[in-house]
Order: sequence, then C-alpha cells, then structure tokens
Amino acid sequence: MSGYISTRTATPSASTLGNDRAIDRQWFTRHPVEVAWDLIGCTLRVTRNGVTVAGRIVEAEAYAGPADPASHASRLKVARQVMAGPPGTVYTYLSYGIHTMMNIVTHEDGQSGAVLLRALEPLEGIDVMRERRNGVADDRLANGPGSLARAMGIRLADIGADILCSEEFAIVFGDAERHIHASLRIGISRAVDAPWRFFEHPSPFVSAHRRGRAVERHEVARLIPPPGTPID
DNA sequence: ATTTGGATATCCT
DNA sequence: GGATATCCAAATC
Repeated sequence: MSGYISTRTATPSASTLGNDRAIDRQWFTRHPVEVAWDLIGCTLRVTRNGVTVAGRIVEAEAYAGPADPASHASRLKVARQVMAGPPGTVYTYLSYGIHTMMNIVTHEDGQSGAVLLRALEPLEGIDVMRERRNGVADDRLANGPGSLARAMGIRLADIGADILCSEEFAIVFGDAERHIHASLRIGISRAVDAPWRFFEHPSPFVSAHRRGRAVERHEVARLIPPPGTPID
C-alpha cells in the first residue's frame, strides 16, 4: 500500500455535502451524470451473514439509458427493463464471463440510466475483502468494477435489489471535500467521447487510468446533453 | 449456431 | 508499467 492517507471520514454529516438532500429515492431520481459525480466520496456498505464490508466510492461511470450507445440499455432487453425501473435498483451483469459489475439505476422521471461503481477505498471489513481477493495489496482490493464486486460480495443475483430498502445494502453520505476528475469511460467501443467517468484525484484506490480533467460540481450540468441530443 | 462485448490475473520487462 | 490469455450471457442469424 502507498503512503496515501485519506483525510476523509466514513460517515460525515449530510449537512457538509453541499447538496442538501438525503440519499433517498429522490436523490437517485436525477441524471446519471449528476449522480455519478455526487456518489464519489459516498460509502457503500454491504452486510451479509453477519459480515459487513464497506468502502468509500472513488470511481464511477454514468450510462444514460437507451440513447447512450455505450449503455447495455441500448441493446440488452433485461438492462432496458431494469434501468427504466425505480431509481435505487441494482443492475448487475457479467463481464468477460468472470467479473460481476455493479450498477445503480438512476434517472429522471420517465427516463432510464445507471451508474457503474468502479472503485472503492476500503473502510470496513478489510480483512474479509483481503480473503475474498486472495490477498492482493489493499489499494487493489476494489480498484476496478470486477474487483469491487468480488471484494464486496456482490453477486449476479443481486440484479433487481432495491438498495434503499434492502437489509443488505446501504449508501451513506460522503464528505464535501472531494477533488473529482472526469475522463472518458473505460472499456467501451461506442459513444467513446462522453467524459462520464468520475474519480477522486489523487487516490491510490482508483483503477488503472488516472488521467482526467478536474470538474467542479457547478460544471457537471454542462456535461449533460440537452434531451434529444444523440450521444456519440 | 454464431457473434458480440467486456476487466482481470499473470507474466514479462 | 505493459503485453497477453482468458469466459459467459444475450442477441442475432
């Protein structure tokens, strides 16, 4: 592990978040680009069989539903159904036949979309994560979407879970002091120009690509194309 | 029956 | 840090 020391806390008060809403259904009822940016610094906690693991979200990507050629919603039936469903629903899928990806459905009313969780800074249950991840370095326990799911015990069968009502999942507010960069989304072949990958910078816990440009909260709206604009 | 679409572990330097 | 081998689900043919 590097010499990085996080100055952030696991459960800061909601009032420090600038964005004054609680994380509830309404919070997820926004464009995935906004939610992805806001999720950086928030904590994902999963409790199963009495075992709790938690991590601070340091990397996430937005996918804007059927209109976004990079989104599964543009070509997969199940994805289309789930991503058009209630914000706060889990959408999982399998990548490379091996890795489970965890997304959270987020969209404005009547729309469709999701945020892919790509990396976490481990906070709780680190010993469990080390076991699940076969002893890799702590800054690689959840430094990619497949690693994240493995470390957190996320399964393909979690598709459709409601993260807001589930006994197993929780999302907790993050802190206000975040330095967030945006870059192109990783591992896609269509709509490659949308800068909808957000990550904390600097952080040793993000996945391989660390180049991006700083994006302040007030700039996020500019990254969202007007309704009807083709994404490409 | 065939094609498509994806991130990681492992090895190498 | 970089190259390479790997597998399954869903859509399409």
